Amino acid sequence: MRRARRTDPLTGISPAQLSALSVLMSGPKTLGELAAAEQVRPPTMSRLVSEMERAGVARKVTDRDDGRVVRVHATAKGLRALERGRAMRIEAIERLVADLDGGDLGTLDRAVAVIEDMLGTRAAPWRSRPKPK
Amino acid sequence: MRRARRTDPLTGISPAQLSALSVLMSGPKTLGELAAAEQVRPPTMSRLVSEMERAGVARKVTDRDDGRVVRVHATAKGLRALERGRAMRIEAIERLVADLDGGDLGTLDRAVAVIEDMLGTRAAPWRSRPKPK
DNA sequence: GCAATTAGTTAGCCTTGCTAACTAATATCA
DNA sequence: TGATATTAGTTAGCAAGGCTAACTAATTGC
Repeated sequence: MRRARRTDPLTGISPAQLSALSVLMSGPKTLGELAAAEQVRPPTMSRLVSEMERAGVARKVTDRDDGRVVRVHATAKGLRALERGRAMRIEAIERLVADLDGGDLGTLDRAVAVIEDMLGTRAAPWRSRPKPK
Repeated sequence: MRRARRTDPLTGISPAQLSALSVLMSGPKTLGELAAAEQVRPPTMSRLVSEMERAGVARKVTDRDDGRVVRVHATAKGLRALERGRAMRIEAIERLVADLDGGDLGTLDRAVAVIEDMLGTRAAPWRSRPKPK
């Protein structure tokens, strides 16, 4: 992913924004939840979300019942950008793993499962799973 | 490593500096070599090395035969700091993997070997290898 | 010996992290 | 009920660590 990330700027959206968008893919989040999910402090996320709103990839909506909370939504444009970024990441990774044999792929797949379990995350929504064929 | 990195500041040396130091552990490198090894542009490494010299963890030596090239050496202080950082990273990772069983550890070890081979790197000098017991 | 190339540096910008201090809204409780 | 706490987010300002463009100095080559 460190290598794949270098290709992201082509979408015109920064890596941090794409990462936050990927969290919003599963539905709106409050700013604080988003900061926690991205392991970042609230001020950092506040600024990032403001930039995302200016870029048209996210929307801030103040909660009706509690005027303090801000709910962040991804826009259609944001989801499209995410999809483009995702496609580029997947392509980059596919090029990397293209020459591996089935055994090595199986090893990587099992290792990913071990790590997800270890960290208690299932944090990557773009994670490719073995497709039932 | 992303999580482990957060504990590094305790050494008083930045993550980028520790990473560069780890490359120097195997001997002096020219500034350009160091930049390439760290996948960074020369100006970035130039500034980083200057800061490292100010911090007393590295030394710049101009080549006698070619006055353009600068050779970067780690100092004893730098190596000690690296060692402390390494110990903290290893501890952090050990805490993470502490609850895994032997099979899962084997899976991770095989996956690391697959990835090293795939990327053509053996880039982590602090990499723990199965010890002949 | 002059032009081209090469290694590094300087200047200036951007992104993305942080803390401290603030505002506004809600919750608590005497 | 009204003063005080707490909570969610924002603003301001700083630092690290990336980048490109443009420069200097040294070496190479014709």
